[in-house]
Amino acid sequence: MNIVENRRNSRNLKQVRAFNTKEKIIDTAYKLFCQKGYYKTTSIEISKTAGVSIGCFYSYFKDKDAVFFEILNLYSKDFLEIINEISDMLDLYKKDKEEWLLFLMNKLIEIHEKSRDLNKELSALYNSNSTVASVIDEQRNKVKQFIKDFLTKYKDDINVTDLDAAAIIMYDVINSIVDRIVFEKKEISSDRILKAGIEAINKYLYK
Amino acid sequence: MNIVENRRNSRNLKQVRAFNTKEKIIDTAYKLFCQKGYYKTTSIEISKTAGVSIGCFYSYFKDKDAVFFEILNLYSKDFLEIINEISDMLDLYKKDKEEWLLFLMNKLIEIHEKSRDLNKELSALYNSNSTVASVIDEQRNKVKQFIKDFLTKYKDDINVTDLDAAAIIMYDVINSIVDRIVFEKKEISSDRILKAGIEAINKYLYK
DNA sequence: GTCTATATAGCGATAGAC
DNA sequence: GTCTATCGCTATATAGAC
Repeated sequence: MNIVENRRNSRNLKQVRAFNTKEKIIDTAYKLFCQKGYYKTTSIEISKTAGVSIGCFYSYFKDKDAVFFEILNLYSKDFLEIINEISDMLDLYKKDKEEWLLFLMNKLIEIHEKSRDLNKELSALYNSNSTVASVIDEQRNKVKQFIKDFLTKYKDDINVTDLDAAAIIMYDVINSIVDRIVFEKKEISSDRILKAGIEAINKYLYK
Repeated sequence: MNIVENRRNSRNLKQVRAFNTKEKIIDTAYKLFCQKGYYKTTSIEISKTAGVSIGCFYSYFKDKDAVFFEILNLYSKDFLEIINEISDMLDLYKKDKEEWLLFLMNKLIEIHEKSRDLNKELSALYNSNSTVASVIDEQRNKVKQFIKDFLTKYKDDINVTDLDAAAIIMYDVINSIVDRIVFEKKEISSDRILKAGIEAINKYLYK
């Protein structure tokens, strides 16, 4: 499908130009879902803001959910593709483990920053919507898998007894640091948090 | 107020017996909010499930928000009080730092477990409701403050340069471990996660 | 393809009887 | 204090004209 193709290549939902009506609706819905959340965004408001009628809206989408899931789908494709790219690039850094960690975290921050508001809304919907949950879980598992691969590959250098538990701890540390930098109002600078996080992981794995 | 008194002493919203109509409504609303989330729970459903009429519901509460905030208030009081108790008990453990950490984490897990489902719903509402956000923030800040106090008190034993960043990292590690144990389906046992987490924090602070 | 008008239904909230 | 009946509103979704 052409729309998907365009978006996929553009790598950023926000910056896609709306060429046709359906795109215009998707882009508008995306913005509104991010701003106000799913429940507080109505189909009429999406239509009005997109500059089309409610009838027009429903000729493109079966219901409100349909728009949301189309957005979710575009976002998910985007995320997983970028993660795969990182995967390849990471080999370049594997010699310098500290650099490897910094690269991984910065990339994750970058991805989340790009769809910051959608991500917020998705975590709000995580518990009540199984489709959203499975999309998020897929992303999490991708990242978890990297970390596990990394630990397994270098297990001889690593000084922890429980490798599976270590992978989880490492994932959680990385995740909470990324979340903190992307979503929280900073009490201290991102650099200091990143540095401290990397120090913590390094000591944990190698000391 | 008597109802609040009862609940406060009981230490568990879920186990409070509904003596009168208002309590019955609050208990029912609590269960439904936890099960289905705030948006999907209607005032009619609360009334019906509680075995009272919709008119009766509105004679006790101004609107749907009012029940929710009353529940939020009871929950918040409960949480902060327990945290204060932990604060006092922690001094007993301060000599053995590993024991101190384990005690803190187990207590946090215990509190969250008690209001597990409400907690889930609260984090879903965190971004869209400022009252919810401030309640959660207050709890987080309480815990953060403990950690900061701990680090400051023992700063001579601790081998990190950036104490503020360390407090944040430590908070995040503790938090993500607690969340994982309370909310996620366990891939590996809680004990292993706890042990690995404590190992990570210990190495980070003292190595 | 896009519009206006409207059907439908559910929810929050109130009025007034008992 | 509690009930039934219902109002008013808003949201989703459809029908049918252009």
